[in-house]
Amino acid sequence: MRQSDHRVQFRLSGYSEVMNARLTSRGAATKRRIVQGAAMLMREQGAAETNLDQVLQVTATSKSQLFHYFPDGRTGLLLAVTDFEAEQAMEAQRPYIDDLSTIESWTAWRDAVVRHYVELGQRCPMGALTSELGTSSPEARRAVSDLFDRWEGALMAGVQSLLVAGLVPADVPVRDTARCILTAIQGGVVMLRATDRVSYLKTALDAALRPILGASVAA
Amino acid sequence: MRQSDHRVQFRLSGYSEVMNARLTSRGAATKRRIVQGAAMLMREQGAAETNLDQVLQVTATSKSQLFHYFPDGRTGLLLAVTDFEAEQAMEAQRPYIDDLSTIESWTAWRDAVVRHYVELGQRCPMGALTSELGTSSPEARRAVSDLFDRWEGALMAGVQSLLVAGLVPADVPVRDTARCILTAIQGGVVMLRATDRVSYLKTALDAALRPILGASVAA
DNA sequence: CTCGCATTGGACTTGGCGGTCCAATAATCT
DNA sequence: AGATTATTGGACCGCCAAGTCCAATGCGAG
Repeated sequence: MRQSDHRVQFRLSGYSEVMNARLTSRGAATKRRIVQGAAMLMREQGAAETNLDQVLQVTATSKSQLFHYFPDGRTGLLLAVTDFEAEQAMEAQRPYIDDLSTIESWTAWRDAVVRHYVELGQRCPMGALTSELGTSSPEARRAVSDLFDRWEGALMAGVQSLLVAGLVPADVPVRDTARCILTAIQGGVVMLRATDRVSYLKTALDAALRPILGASVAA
Repeated sequence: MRQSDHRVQFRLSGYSEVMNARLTSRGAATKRRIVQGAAMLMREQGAAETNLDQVLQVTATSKSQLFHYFPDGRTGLLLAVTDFEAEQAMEAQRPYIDDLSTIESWTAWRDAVVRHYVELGQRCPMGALTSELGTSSPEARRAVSDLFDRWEGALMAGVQSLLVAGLVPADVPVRDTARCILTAIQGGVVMLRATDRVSYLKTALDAALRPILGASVAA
C-alpha cells in the first residue's frame, strides 16, 4: 500500500477520519452510504461473512469508489464501521445517558438499554467487529476502548450527580459502581447472544443498579 | 461435499463426535494433536487468522490427515476446538466449581477464575470462536449454550448448598444470583479484552458475589 | 503370510475475494 | 470556456487458503 497521496489523516475526539483535500457533498454522501450499507450487512451476517462485493451491491457503488474513499480497503472500511457502530451504541441511549441526575432518568435509561439490545437480538455489531479487528488493528482497539471510556464517564457523571443531590448514600463508590453497571451490560449482551435469553441482561443490570436505585427496580 | 462414507455421526451429551468404524490409538492421538494444536494457534492469533496450513505445520500432520479425521474440513475442526475450549473453561475452575458449599471454596473459586482470565489476557478462545461460528453453525451455538448451562448449573448448586447450610439469607434467589455471577464474569472478560484492565472483572464479580459472601470480599 | 483397512504425504485444483488500473464523466474554479 | 480535480464504472490480476485425489505405507486380523 503506497498511499502517500494528497490525503491527510486527522485524529479528532477519538476516531479517525480521512479528509480529502476536496470532498464534494456527493462524495461525502457516497462515503456515508458505503459505511451504513456495510454496517447493515455486518449486523445481519457478521463482519467476517461480509465481503466487499456485497457492500458494493447493496450500496450501488463500484470498487473504485470504495477504494477511493477508503484507501486502506477493507481494513479502513471495517474501522469506519467500528466508529459508526460505537456512535450508534451511544446514540441508542440518548437522551437519557446525557443526564442521569434523577432516579427517573436512570430507569428510563435502563429501559432504553434493554429495549435496544432486545431489538438487536443475536446481532451485536461491536462484538462481531472487535473479534475480527481485535488482533490486527490497534486503531480498532482504540475505537472500542474509547467507546467504553465515554460510556463509563457518562455513567460516572450520573452516579456522581445522584450523590451530590443526596439521592444516594454517600459511601457509594462512583467509579466502581459505574464499572459494575457497564460490565453487567456487556455480560448481559454476551449471554443474550449465546442463549437468546434477555433475562441475564435484565437481572444483572438491575442487580448492578441496586446500590443506587434501591430494591424498587424489581418490575 | 459428498461425504457418505462409512462414518457415523453421534450426538452425546451436547457435543458431536465423529466415530470411525475403526479408529486406532494412533489415529486417535493424531486427531487429538490436531485439535490441541489448532486451539493453541487460535488462542495466540485468533480463529479467523488461523489457517489449516498453520495447523498442519504446528501439529506435524498433512492435509489428508486433517480431512480424514475432520470430513467437514475447517468447519468441523472449528467445532471440535469449540468443544475443547468449552471443556477447558470448566477445567480452569476445578476443583472448586464442583463443590461450592463453603465460603472458603467460593473465594478460592473466585481467585481461580480471576487468575485464569488474567493469564489468558487478550486471547479469549470462546469469544473468538463464537463470533466466527456464531452465524454459520448451529452446532457451535449449542456447544456454547451448553457450556453456559453447565456453568450456571454448577453455580446454582453452590448457592443452593450455601442456602441449605444456612450460610446465606433464605431470601437469596438461587437462579438469579447464579446468573448475575455468570454475567459478571462474561462482562468482565469483554472489558478485559477491550481495555486490558482486570479491574472490571474483579469489581463486577465481587459485587455479584456480595449477596452471598457479604462485604468481606474487598481484598 | 497376506489381505484389507486405517493412516499418511503432498502435489494439484479451484474459487473467492481483496486490491489495481485506466479510461470516462461530472463538478468546480478561474 | 477551459483546466483541473473529484467521481465513477468495471475489467482485470494475483494471492491465498480450502478442499481433492491418488499413491505409498503401517498395522491388525484371520
